[in-house]
Amino acid sequence: MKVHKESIGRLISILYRSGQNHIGRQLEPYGVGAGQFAFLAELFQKDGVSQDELASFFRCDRATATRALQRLESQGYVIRKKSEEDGRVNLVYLTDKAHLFQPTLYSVLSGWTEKLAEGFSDDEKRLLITLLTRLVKNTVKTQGPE
Amino acid sequence: MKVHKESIGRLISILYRSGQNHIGRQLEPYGVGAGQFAFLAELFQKDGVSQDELASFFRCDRATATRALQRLESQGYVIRKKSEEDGRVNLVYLTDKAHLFQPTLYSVLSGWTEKLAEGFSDDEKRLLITLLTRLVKNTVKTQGPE
DNA sequence: GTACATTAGTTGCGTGCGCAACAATTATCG
DNA sequence: CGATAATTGTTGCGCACGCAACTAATGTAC
Repeated sequence: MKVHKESIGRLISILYRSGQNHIGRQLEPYGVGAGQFAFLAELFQKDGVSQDELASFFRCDRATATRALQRLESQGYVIRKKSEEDGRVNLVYLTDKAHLFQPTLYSVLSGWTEKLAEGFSDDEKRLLITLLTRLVKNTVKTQGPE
Repeated sequence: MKVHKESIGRLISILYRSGQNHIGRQLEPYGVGAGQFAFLAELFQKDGVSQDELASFFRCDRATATRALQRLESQGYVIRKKSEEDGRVNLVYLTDKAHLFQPTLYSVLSGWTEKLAEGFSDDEKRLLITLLTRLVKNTVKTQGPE
């Protein structure tokens, strides 16, 4: 029952916080904070989804999604409009400002990713993503009755 | 210049937040929050270090370490005493309460790690840690003059 | 149809965390 | 030695984020 050597938790936390800080600083001049850039980036893949879908995708609380999207809306990057089929749902749409901002956003994000994965072969990158994906799957399981 | 497919950032953020929340909830009854357990766990490896060493180890701000250790002290798990060789330094020591708590803490932490790494062979675990360590090293570099 | 449960979203609250500014101590340089 | 720089720790501030409690809308059961 060895607990130590090098801790996955410590490595993960360093990677998370350094990414949030680095990207947040780069995007701050544009009014996009560390809590928002991921939502904005994802919207370029699936414009017009509900807040709940975004929260599920990022496995975060709906409250977190609400606030991130409120802020993105106040900064003019998205518009939230109530769905006509289901009055509970807010659909989120990118604005023109967001589309103009896309190259900047993507360049900052891929800049960070490239820095992170410097010295990684394509195979190693794929392998890393495979392993991380398996970890994430394990966090979801064990919802069994208790 | 593909940006997408599956994002390392998203996976990392899910792993970080789910770990913080899961462990934080387990330890809450003992007065140890998500921002403190890592410091406490590390102190079992190196009792009597300075706050600054802990902050460096976790690559966090000194302010974060200060507050985590203040809280651990207020809960009776550590004592901070000014170093006699260097009056700027606070050395952090575990209390008896902390030593009594160690089995509980380790069981919660290793429980989480085991859940995360379920289905991983020892080789895969080592590989994962190697890859994550390389990522972390890349976050530190590029401190060059600019 | 009405009553109850479920779902999407919001807000208050507490905690986690980095940055900037500051105090206290020590190191360096003349 | 004294002046200045560097280091360690602390606090104020703002943002990120989850939980609990709530509203509004929809679904289900009778």
